[in-house]
Amino acid sequence: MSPDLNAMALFVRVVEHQSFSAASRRLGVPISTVSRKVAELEKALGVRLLERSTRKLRLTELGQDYYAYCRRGLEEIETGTLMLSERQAEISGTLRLSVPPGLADRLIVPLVSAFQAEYAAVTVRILITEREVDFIQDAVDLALRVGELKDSNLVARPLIRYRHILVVAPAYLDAFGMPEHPRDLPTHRMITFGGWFDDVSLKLVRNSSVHTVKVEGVLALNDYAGVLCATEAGQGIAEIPSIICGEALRDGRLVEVMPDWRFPSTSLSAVYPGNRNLSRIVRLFKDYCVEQVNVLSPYAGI
Amino acid sequence: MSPDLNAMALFVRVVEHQSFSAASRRLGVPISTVSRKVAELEKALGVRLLERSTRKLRLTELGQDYYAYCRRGLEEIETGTLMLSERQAEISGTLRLSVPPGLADRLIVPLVSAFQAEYAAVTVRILITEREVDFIQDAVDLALRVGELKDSNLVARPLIRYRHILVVAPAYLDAFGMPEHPRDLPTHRMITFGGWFDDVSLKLVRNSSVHTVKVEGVLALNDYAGVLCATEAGQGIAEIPSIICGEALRDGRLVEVMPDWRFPSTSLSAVYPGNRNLSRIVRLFKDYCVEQVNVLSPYAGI
DNA sequence: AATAATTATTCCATATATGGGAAAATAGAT
DNA sequence: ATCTATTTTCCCATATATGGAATAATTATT
Repeated sequence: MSPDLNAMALFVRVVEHQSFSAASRRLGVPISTVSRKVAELEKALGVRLLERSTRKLRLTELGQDYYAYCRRGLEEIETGTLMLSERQAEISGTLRLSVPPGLADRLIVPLVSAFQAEYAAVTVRILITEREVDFIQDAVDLALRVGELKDSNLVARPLIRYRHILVVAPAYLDAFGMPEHPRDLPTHRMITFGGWFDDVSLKLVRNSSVHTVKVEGVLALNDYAGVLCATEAGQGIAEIPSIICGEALRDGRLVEVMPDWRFPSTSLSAVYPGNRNLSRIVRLFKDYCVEQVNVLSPYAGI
Repeated sequence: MSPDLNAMALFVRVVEHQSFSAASRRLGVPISTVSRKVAELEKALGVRLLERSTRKLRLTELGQDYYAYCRRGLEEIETGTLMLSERQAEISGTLRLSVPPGLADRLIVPLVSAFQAEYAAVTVRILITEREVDFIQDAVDLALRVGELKDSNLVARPLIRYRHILVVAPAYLDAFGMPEHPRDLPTHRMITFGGWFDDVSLKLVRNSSVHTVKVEGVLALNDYAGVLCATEAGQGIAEIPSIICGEALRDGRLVEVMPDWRFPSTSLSAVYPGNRNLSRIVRLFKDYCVEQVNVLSPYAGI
């Protein structure tokens, strides 16, 4: 059986202090514990490491050599422990974020840039993926996720609530007219997000009336930036999150289609694998998101 | 408080095995203990070292760096532990003996030479001193001592019993005649051992009659080799241990004075600081002395 | 020389840690 | 769909460690 490493550490301290009592006082460990631990270490190793009496202490020949090895080993371990606390204190390292497509350039990049302005030693890596990432396999510190959390091992901190909006370019309306009911939408040209394998369903609510309609996009891609661009070009009607299209609506480049029919609101959350022993920069960024996200995204809440 | 080094060692093993379960099986430690210990280490350090779920394990960024320090530290300590057991096995190192004056060349050197012929890797250092050495302060492994042991913390293993003998050269007797009683001795030329500050007392016994006589040496020194040499040269009568003068008696260079008056016998012992965790070479040499000393010194028992 | 202070060891009542098993949830293999 | 393996957490009887006191020895002080 390997000897007790804590006992070995006490042995090293006793040698450094040249005294059981001095080591005991310095470490805040009872003298009886120090004495017993060192004696147990000698027994486990089958070697007398120290010759001692009251007031006198001397390493044996083998004890001298063993002490040299142990001191170097402990120094390495202590350097590692110190490195950890310094790294925790200095707010540096790499933050690894997972972000759904379409959010990075309009929301996340400004947020991260502001964060890094405040914490210059932090590196940020962003994985844009539509997948629900695996925090272990994909090595993700924190994910921004739309919608409700399904994984019970993870913690979700809501950042903003917003809704999607049906939008269109004015020129399209001049040519094809405004739809008057959700059931009219399949007869219109639709630009959809996703739609790789299946058609997209739109679920709209007016008062307490719910209407779900399936549409086939003439253009479908999983990037809201591309969806926005095509919609502004008048190529069709699209469902776009308010935090992405809010500026185009404000500037008149897009108008809302059937404003009294609305999508259910959803949320954007910061998701991470529990609060316990969370890395300092992850904790800081999480809290930063909570504080800053409404400031940086005025189109939440439309 | 410093983190638990044994817990840190478990952490390193878990990383090496890439599995709590594999580490648990390999180390013979319950899986619940491994899990708890690593969690406690993370709490003590305030850092998540590992991201993990069932079937997946990954070091965090800080965990990776900490692991590297700890692995090097543990390797150093393990090398030291292995060094100890190898050194115990290989019978090498330095044996440090303390020997009273006058014994080294006639008894100890042959004994040590024979021991080193058998154990070639052992170095022996001999301190010839009349003092009762301090095992700690003087860094002595084993002492050869004449007489009874006074220090209760030490262990004495008797080697031989012998007595001192009053001896003289025949030429001296031709010139001055043989003393007939111990009280005659002060009128003779005496060569004494020691006698630096005080005169020397001789205590002689015949049957149950005890006579103590104080003599002043015309020559006094604390080296039996010198005492023997001067006595053989006819310069006086001397008290010399049988193990030193036995050969000169056998060869007729010296004769015994008043053979029916005798000194009390005394003993030569190997003295060492207890049997617990005694260095291998000290233990071996002690046992070797017990076995060999009568063979190498036929004049014990005269 | 006597006394006081300090040191290291040992013992034991008490405190704490551990081992082992079970349960629950997750994930990969069959 | 089921089985197997992994990790975490909890529980508790048991084992072990601990802290304080007593003891003996040594050195410093008076």
